[in-house]
Amino acid sequence: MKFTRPRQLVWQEIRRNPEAHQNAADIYLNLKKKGYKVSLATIYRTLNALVRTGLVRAEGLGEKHSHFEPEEPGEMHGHLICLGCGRVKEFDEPRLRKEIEAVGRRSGFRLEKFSLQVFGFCENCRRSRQEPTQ
Amino acid sequence: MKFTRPRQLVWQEIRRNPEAHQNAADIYLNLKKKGYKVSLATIYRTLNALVRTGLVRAEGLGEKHSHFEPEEPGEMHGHLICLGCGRVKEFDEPRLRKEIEAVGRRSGFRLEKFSLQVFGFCENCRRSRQEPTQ
DNA sequence: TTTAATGCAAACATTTTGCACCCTG
DNA sequence: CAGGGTGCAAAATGTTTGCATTAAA
Repeated sequence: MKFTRPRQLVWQEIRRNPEAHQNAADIYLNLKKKGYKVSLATIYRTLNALVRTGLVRAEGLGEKHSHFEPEEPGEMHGHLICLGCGRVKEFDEPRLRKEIEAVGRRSGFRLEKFSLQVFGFCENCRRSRQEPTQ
Repeated sequence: MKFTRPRQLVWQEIRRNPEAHQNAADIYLNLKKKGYKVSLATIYRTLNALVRTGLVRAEGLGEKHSHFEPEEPGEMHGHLICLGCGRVKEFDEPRLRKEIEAVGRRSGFRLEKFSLQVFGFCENCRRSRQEPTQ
């Protein structure tokens, strides 16, 4: 695998702000904004390669496109997604992770990875909807 | 909302075998096989309506299309997905559910729903790959 | 220099939509 | 019979691919 300029750029862009959960179009536009023109095709091909080599994770967050984040080895987090403002917050609950690993074990699965999306309304959005703070 | 023939058919088809996790095309083809011709457009419109009214859940299972299952009120299960044979198994771990609810609470979220996909290799597929049984 | 990577445009896969017509309530 | 539902075909969206060209190693 050649470490070409476009690949550097995509990789940098994903690491720049891991919590941004950028999709392919975001990456394309952000690079363009900085003056780098990398074609969408190359971005998709690079993302697939990075996912295949385990450097990047693709996540579905309730939309029809994928979002990408750096893969942190040994780390596994879930995503809290606000249905009001769309903001995504990561969380890691080791107890939860253990519980999920146990589910896999109990079912005879060799667990490879998991993906957890929690949808709801964040504090801000609940306030603006005049909901009582719980 | 009118309870028309096409809607009955889609709804029946989803309830017929909830564990099949059918996608729109599956439903289309299964109805066709039984002699009912309902257009894909109507199937999509019906699915959206059923999801909106809370009778049906749309689930992403690692493919680019959605899968549909009846929504069981008060019940929340995760999906074990085999990367070898593609089979999907449901599981419900009340402890896990509680844990996830706690995550939402701790983050100030009013939790609406969650979605958990666990990917791995099932017992069968591990055997055929000559993996030792754990 | 050889081999793999790129850009472009076309192809794909999935889902949505505009519109004329039809059926249910 | 009125208003929503349907089928069809076209559009929208997100992603992949074929092919001629370019650039890394």
